[in-house]
Amino acid sequence: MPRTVAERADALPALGEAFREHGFEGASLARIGERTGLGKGSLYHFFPGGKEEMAAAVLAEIDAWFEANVFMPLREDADAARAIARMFKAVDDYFRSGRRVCLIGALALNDSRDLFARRIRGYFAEWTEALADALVRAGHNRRRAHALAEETLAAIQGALVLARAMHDPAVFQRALARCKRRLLSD
Amino acid sequence: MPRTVAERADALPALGEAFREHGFEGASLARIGERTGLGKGSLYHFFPGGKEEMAAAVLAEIDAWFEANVFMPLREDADAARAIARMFKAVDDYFRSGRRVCLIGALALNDSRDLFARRIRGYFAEWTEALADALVRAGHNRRRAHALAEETLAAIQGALVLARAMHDPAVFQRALARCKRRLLSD
DNA sequence: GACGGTCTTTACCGATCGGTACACTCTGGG
DNA sequence: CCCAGAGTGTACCGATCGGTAAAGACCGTC
Repeated sequence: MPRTVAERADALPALGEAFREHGFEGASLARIGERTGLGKGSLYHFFPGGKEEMAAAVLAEIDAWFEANVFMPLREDADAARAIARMFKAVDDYFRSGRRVCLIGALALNDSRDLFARRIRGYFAEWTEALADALVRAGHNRRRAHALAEETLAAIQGALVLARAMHDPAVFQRALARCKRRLLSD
Repeated sequence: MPRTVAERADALPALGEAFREHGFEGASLARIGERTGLGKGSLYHFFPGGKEEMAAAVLAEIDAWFEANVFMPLREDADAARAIARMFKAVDDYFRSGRRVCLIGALALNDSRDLFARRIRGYFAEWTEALADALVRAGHNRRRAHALAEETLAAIQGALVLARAMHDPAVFQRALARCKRRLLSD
């Protein structure tokens, strides 16, 4: 039979959407197969570890994306304000202006939290640290920078929940604007 | 055989915890049976509609609790500041200072969101409206009151996600303190 | 002390679950 | 041209899924 995907990485986006929509337990292999267009044979060829390896691969990809597009700039850009502005832009893009949900946040809430606990915690810890670093370079003391970073991350995650609950992406956009103003205006 | 529960309402707390831990799809009847101490027969006697009716009953109970302990005081207490302070106390109690997750928020994120969409949206909409009402009575204009209410709810939901992800309830407590200060200090 | 309604237990149903096995089709390299 | 290995479709496994049926145990009432 002809190959349709060829690279395991090509399946990750569809895989991610499947887990986003149904959660880890709710994403059955049948649904995953539909979403990705891959049969069980192919899925288990690329991910011999089964669903758990699929989810782990998706989480790793998300982690890498944020590392490259968000955390690294926050830590290393000489212009801290620019790095923070870029973070908001990247976040708005990634979450499709509030129409997309945070898979890592969703996994943190229910079931599978223990399976991926380390990665989930690492993601948020790294983000908090990186943003706090930038805020220190922007002139805040460490204590205040850390509080602001934590507040910002919570506001983003909460806005994603609310936007989804209300079926209103504007909730997310307003929240992003508020956070941006708070971090960049003083 | 002797009755162990007698009232369907007696099973709701355990039912709620089961859904909180595993989500709607992840909470199998076997796990629900363990948690509640009820066999399938009893469960289907109390909830002929199956899992969906169980979850709906839990959501209704949560709704009623917030209506009585949070929304109503926010709308009707003559002392708006006192009502808001009570809201934070009630929220801290309800979410066990960050050790418990918001079932409604968790359901909003994945799978079953469509099944309970109306109730989920209603819960957050009512909360936002009630808090905005209190803020208006506390001296803010409607526009600002609504923005503050939305920001506060998002901060609470996001803090629950973060606290769970980091395994650190203190994240939630710090967020509550920040919100309280922001709403009550001016 | 028989009775009717309220629970509970138990056995069972078809469907689907995650996962395995294997034969098969391709493709690129020699 | 052939062959090894990558990728795929299909059939199948035991376990578990949500849900049903019915018989039995308990209770208050008369």
